[in-house]
Amino acid sequence: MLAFRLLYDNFMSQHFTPVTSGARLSDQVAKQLATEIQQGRLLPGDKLPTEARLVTQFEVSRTVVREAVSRLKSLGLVDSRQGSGVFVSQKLPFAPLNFEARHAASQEAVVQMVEVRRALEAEVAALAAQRRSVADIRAIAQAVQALNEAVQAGGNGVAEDVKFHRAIAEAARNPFLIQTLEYLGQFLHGATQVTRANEARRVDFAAQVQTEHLAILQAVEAGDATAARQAAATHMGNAIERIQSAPPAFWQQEGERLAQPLVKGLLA
Amino acid sequence: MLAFRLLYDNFMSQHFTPVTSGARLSDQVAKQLATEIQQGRLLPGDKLPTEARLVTQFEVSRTVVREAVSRLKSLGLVDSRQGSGVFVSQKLPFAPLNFEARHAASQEAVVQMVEVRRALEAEVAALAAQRRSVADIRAIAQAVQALNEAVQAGGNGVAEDVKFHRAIAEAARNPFLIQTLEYLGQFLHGATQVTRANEARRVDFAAQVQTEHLAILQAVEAGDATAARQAAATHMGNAIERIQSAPPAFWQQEGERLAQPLVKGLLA
DNA sequence: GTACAAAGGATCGTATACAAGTCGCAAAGT
DNA sequence: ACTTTGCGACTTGTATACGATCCTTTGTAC
Repeated sequence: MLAFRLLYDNFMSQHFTPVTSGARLSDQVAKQLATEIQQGRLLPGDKLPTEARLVTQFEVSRTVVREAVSRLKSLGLVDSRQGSGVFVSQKLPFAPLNFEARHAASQEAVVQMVEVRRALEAEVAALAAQRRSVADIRAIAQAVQALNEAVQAGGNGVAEDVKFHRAIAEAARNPFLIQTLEYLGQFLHGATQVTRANEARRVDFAAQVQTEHLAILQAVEAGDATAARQAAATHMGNAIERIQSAPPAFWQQEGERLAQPLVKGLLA
Repeated sequence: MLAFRLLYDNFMSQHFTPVTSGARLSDQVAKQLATEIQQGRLLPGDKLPTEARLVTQFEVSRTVVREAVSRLKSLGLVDSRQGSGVFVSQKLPFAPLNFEARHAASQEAVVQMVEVRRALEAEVAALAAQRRSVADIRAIAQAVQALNEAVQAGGNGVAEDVKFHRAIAEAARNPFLIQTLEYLGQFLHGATQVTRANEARRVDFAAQVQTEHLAILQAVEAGDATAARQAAATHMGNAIERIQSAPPAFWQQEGERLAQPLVKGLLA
């Protein structure tokens, strides 16, 4: 029996490198197991080798195996049932969208992300024009008013600006558009502060922004989807120009702030 | 010394509930620690309590603590240094975008996601018209040709359709737009097969799609950003109508296939 | 054939020990 | 007075053994 076990183990572990020293052992084990699943060598519903088997195959301790499996669980790749075993998830998760935050601080990256936002804001405005309710109009108008007052009072109006765009997004009745815009907002949060600080120094900029916001509001209120899409796209296009006209020192100085984290929802 | 330790532990653990039975212990510990970080009670660079301390505070074994911390490490929330301790990451990760796959199978959700795609495809087409190179034009035209031939040969043309849109996205020179479109593609992959299967049954649909593709190509080639944006938006808008005109049985029947996984890049 | 009990095997949780890396501090040396 | 060295305490990384709990299978009795 022992001989059979050794033979079988050797067969099963033919593609498992018994881990090298250097990196964390649990990292290596987790990575190899994840690769097995991604490559399709382990299909949904399949049972992973038992902890004891993995211990002998990888030649590591049970602690290491448990940590590795625990990470696969947190990624949703596997499900473990006490008394039964660990199984590849029936519904494997989709690879989440995750922009590389390292590159997110450059002005070029910010402009590119605002281009993404222009696409979404235009769509959102068009849909809002088609679907807005009376309450939506009131909320949007209120946000415009609040932003106006904030600027008058000398504030930067970042919070009010966010609220304005959120009100329009709500009116579009599309949760995926909202989620994608909020995701982008994480990266652009720092940039928004920089640009609005830049705008605050120039009266003409502030007035221009206010005009653009009003144009969006009016088009949404009128139910003119085409005009709303155009107004929102113009607004974002002008934002790109205003960003590019900001002094480069502004960006180097505040560059580190741009990658401000807004961690939430990482754990279900 | 023991008295002091007990006092200090009690002070530090005032907001840690010593875990309930029922759910996995490591899940609860990981969640509580993650909450500490998200709420800002533990700032980047801060040192987490030692494993021994966490053991006494949560009243669990060290294995549980290690599994919880291991998961925080895999999420990028903390970094551990042997001999020193566990520290909150200096650069906290952004919450990734992760549509709930459960809702992705309904026709309503598909339509909403195509609305997102309409926004992105319109932007991509406009930017492609501004930035396309000769090689880009050639690649796009080639994709149109390939799709035409595939349809003639009786295929569904899914692969060629994907290639066509990818070629345009490449010409837009915006990696974030590309990534977001690819993310959406995961969800819409199944839906694309359904809709193209539906289109294949109606000759008028296939011809219409071909005409729409040609319109996009011509606008991009001419460098007319406005026309390209309009053509792409129209193409996606018509796609929405074609989806909605598909027999409901089509959706119930193929509904389960829509959540096909494309796992990759989950582990760095 | 069905019901039920027992046995075996699996994960989950605990406890302990040792290895390896880090840091502070005091003693020794210059 | 300053630097260096070495020791010791502390912390994470790894290994191992053991019990609890749950699931599956097997075997047995009816």
